[in-house]
Amino acid sequence: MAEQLSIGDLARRTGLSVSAIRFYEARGLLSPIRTRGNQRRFPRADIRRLSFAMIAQQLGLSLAEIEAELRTLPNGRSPTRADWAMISRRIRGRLDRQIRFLEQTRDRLDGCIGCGCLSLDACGLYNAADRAAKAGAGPRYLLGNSPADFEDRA
Amino acid sequence: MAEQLSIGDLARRTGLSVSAIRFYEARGLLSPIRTRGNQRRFPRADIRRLSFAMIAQQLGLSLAEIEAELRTLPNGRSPTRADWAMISRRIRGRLDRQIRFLEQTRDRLDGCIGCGCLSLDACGLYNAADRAAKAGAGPRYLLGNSPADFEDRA
DNA sequence: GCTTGACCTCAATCTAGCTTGAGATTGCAT
DNA sequence: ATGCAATCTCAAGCTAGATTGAGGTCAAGC
Repeated sequence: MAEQLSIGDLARRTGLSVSAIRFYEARGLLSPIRTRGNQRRFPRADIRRLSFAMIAQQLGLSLAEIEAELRTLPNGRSPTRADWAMISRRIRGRLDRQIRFLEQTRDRLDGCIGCGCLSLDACGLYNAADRAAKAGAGPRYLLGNSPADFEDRA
Repeated sequence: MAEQLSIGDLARRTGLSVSAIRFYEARGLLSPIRTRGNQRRFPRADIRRLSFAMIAQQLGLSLAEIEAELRTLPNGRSPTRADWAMISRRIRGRLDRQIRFLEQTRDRLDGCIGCGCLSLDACGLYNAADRAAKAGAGPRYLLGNSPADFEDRA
């Protein structure tokens, strides 16, 4: 198996589309070198960078945030287990906060099922919804997921 | 306080912007009547519809899904507690699945912090990332990997 | 040496969820 | 009656995260 991967190889290995990989490169997630004929060549470690990106996306990180995480990886050498573990730990913190928030929302919702209110003034869910009002323009994936994400999984 | 609310009133009561409310109307979440001068007038029950929409959005429902839920509400009369409770119960189910999914992901991540792998085939997080392969438009490839791909290379 | 497929760039397009702006009208208070 | 804020419609713009297409090049097999 070759030292370096072509973009098609990388696409097959990660399940991403070629266009998505080019897009990610443009966003700074990857920095492949070029052949004399101008074709991209990726180090094998980039498979892992992309795996991380795919997982992180599901947890609600934007590409900009993912790029920031990946930037913490060492520059010259391939990342070690310890390098990746540091990133994983940060992700775990985020995951915990997300779970706590959802549990809170669930408990409030239970209260609301009793009263059937969903009233902005009386209902505990109000505070939850209030957060949405503060989010800026664009799609509000506050939880970081598209609707179908949790459908019959888990 | 008036029977019917102007769009500005509704915006103040919900924390939404006027433009967002108009947008939601266009998407079928609300159906205000009009004054002789063509201004919108909303029943007070619409405050609750919007509260629901805001909460549901945070839980990852798209506007189309929210519209579908709201469509289950009675047509002629204002919704009762029981009507809302039915919707809330469905939402709760989704919330539960979402929490379970995140907890699973967290547990897998804990395993990964130990090994530092984030490897697409060895890692339990793989299944999580697999979802990403199915999302979105365009051609996606199936994931298929060989273990050798992920060895640490200095 | 030709053909084919993978690759290249760049610009345009798409979905979701809104916001912003232009230009016109309404409605409440003085 | 007038003034001014609120409202109206409609079109265009924005962000995120990509995909799609046009037009062109590279590299390997026969």
